[in-house]
Amino acid sequence: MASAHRVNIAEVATAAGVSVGTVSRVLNESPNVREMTRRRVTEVIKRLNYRPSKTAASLSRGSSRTVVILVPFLTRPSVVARLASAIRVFDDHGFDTLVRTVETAAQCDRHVAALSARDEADGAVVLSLRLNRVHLEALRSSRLPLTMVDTEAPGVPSTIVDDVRGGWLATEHLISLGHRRIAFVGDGRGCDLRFVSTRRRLLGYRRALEHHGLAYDPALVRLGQHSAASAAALTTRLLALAEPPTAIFASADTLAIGVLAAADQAGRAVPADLSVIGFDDLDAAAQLGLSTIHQPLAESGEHGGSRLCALIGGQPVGRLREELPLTVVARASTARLKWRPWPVGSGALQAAETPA
Amino acid sequence: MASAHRVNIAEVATAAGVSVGTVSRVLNESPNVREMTRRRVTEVIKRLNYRPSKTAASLSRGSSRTVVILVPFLTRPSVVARLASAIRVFDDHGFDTLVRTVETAAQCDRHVAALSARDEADGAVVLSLRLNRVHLEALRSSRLPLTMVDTEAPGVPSTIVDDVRGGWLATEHLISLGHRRIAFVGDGRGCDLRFVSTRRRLLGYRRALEHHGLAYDPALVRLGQHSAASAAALTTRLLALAEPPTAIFASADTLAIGVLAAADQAGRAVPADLSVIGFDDLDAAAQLGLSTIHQPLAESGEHGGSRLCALIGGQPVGRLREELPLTVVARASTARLKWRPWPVGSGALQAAETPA
DNA sequence: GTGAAAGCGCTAACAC
DNA sequence: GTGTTAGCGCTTTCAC
Repeated sequence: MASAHRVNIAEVATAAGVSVGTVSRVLNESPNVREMTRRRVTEVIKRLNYRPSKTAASLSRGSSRTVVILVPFLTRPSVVARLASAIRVFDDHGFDTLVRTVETAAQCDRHVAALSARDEADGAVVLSLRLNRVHLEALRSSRLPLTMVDTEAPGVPSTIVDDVRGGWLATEHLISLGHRRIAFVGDGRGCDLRFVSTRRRLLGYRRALEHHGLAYDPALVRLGQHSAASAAALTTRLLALAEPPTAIFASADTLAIGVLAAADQAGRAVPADLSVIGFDDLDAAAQLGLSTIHQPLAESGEHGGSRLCALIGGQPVGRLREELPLTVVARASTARLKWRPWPVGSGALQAAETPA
Repeated sequence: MASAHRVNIAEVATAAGVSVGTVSRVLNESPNVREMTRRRVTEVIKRLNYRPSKTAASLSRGSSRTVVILVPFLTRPSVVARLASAIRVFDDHGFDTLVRTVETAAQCDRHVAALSARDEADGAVVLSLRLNRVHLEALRSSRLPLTMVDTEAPGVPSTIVDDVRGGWLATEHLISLGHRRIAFVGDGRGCDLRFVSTRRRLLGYRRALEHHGLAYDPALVRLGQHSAASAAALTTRLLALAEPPTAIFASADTLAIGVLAAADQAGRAVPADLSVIGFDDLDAAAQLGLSTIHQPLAESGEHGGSRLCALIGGQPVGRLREELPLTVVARASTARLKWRPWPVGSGALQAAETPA
């Protein structure tokens, strides 16, 4: 019946006996259209099954009402939580969201290059991805409105948390419970993307140890993939050490789940034999009774999103560097250190004396 | 230095001493450009900081190389897994992905209407969202290339699993272990979206019970939100029943986590006192030793994505209704029923006799 | 309140 | 291999 022909605004205008201008006004809900005219046009639109072209409108208008979000591949719940809330904000503001996921450094280069070298959207947010100087310079010179979430760059409105402080808080929590041999289980190994939060949390861990005069023992620091399975494997090895840790700080709740599983398998009761603290405070953490560092994930995405909208609209975005708070959530997976039941050697409770 | 003026292809052409056609050819990597010319143009592009407009190209070309994915708000790991793999496929095929998330029925209406009434993309995939007749009719008449994942509609290429069979498999697994009093914990309550998988899994559960001559006891079926916390609350009440279940089928792993937590809190050992089986086989399930029904999440997203690409390219998409396999994964959370330690009443092991 | 017409910035067909 | 040019389908002045 209907041909493959796409009907355009001109045909609608003709069929309705008005000009394209009027049809456009109807489309855009301009008040300057007589009610009767509007009705007539609307009817023709329906009858002809007319579908206005977003592309043509964008070109003519000079803006696409579309933004890009650049994120790591969606394997981390924390990334997803931020992304989801950002998308919601954009939708509320009438923006469409182009999601570009990045798995490798090469892909990151490609996407950042495209973002910089082409006019594809009204703005972009970079989420949980650490960009290098080349990326940043390219983006800067493109003058594309840009905000960042869970990552930062000079001159770019960024919404972050202090991961170093988070690492410090987690470690401090364990130390305050009497733990001295505290291990760190993180991700970032075998991944060529520049995730950086883990390294910053590790730094906070080191600083807290230092602050309390505890030695930093590289044997207690294990990095793997970002998966519970990987964390479990690392933990199994940690628990098999001659002098195993009495507490483990996992750099993410996802990893902490693996730590808990491995502890269970190794016959270590949590928190009686082993204290475990995570990071993020995912829903699952509460269910598992996992102590963790809470960070406002959804909020960060919202901020990044609404700040980009402001930027695009030429409105003030507030502080360039916006820091959201972190808090310790003590649940059932951390407890005061009992005298260690394992290797009752010379080093008990005196980890500070082990060789650095 | 540079003015706010957007430089366009004509200015590049002039500056490079060539025509716009040639610049376009360089932009689109046409082979029909002398190497020297290409170099010169590229250089001018760089110098003028020229950013070709995706919108203009799309309009002129007649296609945007962009697709839309319509998904429920990203709270379910299963949805995210499917989405992520679909995005990857689109990226591989040179398509940009517009992600539109839906939280309420009204939002679903709005997004489907936009998809149908406007020309916004080259195609779309509807993911884990049950559409009604109005939606479907609108989409059909829009002639937008469309595929579906984890949901289906007549005439639309759909990639699904048989959730009824999944429910059956899970229940059957528990029955085969000797369980007779089997509860169902699901989501879908207080949610105006038409999720349907839970209801279909519940149907499979009923059928399996029936098949084995076991009575369906509404008191053992509890629906709440899609969160571990909700499932935990429901489970707590189930375990407080005069005749509590000896096994629970949770309609998703996320819920099963809550079930496990509640069981733990109630002092019920899993699987000694209570068997638990989930659905999806998320990463966490393996870590928690959770028995579950495995479904190929990433694969479903890939199929939906590549089938849409095929559809857009005018290639064959294969079977309209594509069903992916489900398998039982028996882990540590399900075990053979011991004689029930609780209310040693008349109904023990004879749940079939309780009033329907 | 409506019409006419000038772009928006590109691609692709055609000519040379 | 390169130039010319006609659209692509809208929005938006500017008249009236």
